[in-house]
Amino acid sequence: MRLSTRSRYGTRMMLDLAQHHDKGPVRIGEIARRQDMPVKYLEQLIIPLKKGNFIKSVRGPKGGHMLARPPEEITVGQIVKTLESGIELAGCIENPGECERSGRCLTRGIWEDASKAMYDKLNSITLFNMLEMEKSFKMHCSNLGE
Amino acid sequence: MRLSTRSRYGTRMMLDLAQHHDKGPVRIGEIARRQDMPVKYLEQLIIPLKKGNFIKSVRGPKGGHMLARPPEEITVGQIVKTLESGIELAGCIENPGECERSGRCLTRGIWEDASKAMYDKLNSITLFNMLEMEKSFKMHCSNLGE
DNA sequence: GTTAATCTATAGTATTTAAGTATAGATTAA
DNA sequence: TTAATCTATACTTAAATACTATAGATTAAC
Repeated sequence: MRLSTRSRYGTRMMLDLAQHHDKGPVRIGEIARRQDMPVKYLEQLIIPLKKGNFIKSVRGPKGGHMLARPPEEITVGQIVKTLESGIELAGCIENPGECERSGRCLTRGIWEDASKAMYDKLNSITLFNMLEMEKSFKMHCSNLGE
Repeated sequence: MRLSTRSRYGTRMMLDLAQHHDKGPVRIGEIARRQDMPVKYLEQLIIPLKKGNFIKSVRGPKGGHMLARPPEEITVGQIVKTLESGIELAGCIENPGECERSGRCLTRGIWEDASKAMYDKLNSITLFNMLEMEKSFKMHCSNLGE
């Protein structure tokens, strides 16, 4: 039960954009280098994130990408939901028709509840929250002399 | 982010065993027929569930399988944890060494928290709870004249 | 003590999905 | 006009999942 690399790379890319929010467009190549993720793969992830209005882009030289909304208005849950192919723990949650048992299946309700618990947690965390976490992490390390 | 069929079939098998708890050994073929799941696949799932002391078996004719503990002492979380290959949302939660970033990775903590939220939910549900849900579901249907 | 019904163990295959790569094209600042 | 960037789509490879097959061990019933 792993998240796909799409979600994980996508979240790291969005966090990178948040770290450079309001500093002009960021080239995809920079993000890829900083985060050690393949350029071509990130290019694919950007498409749905643009459709979902999380990223806006500028073409041509000096172009790049930016958050389409402030970091406090974007949650990790939204990013994962956008990039993950199926967002629930079982296919029958999204498409009850795919299993004729779904109307009377006890386990189905369990997977639904567990999916919800996970997404509630992910939706409670914004990119802004993560920037704050980063700040306090760095402060902690400097206190330790690291 | 789907659960594997292992977890889903395994949970349905355990629920079937709970429904026949204290009525002697249940043949794997019966479960497979009732639940419409392949015999050979279930045979594989039984092995780790026996190791985890959730199932005990009797060999030979008239043999079969039973819950090794009462339904109120077995949670869905335990079943899923036993059958799922990797139980966390990211590999780096179980093996921090697999990624050199793990010590300073902000997203890693997020996946850890979300995994926990999901497992807390799954661990809060016992097979006994599910038998109760079944009872009230049936009562509801008979009230509707179904 | 033979038989047949059951579980046990391991190995093999086939399908699907995920991850990553390649190519060609569109846009635009300089 | 050029070169730097994003955009779109198609392809390839690798890994995991789901399932199947074969051979063997155990034991109740006769």
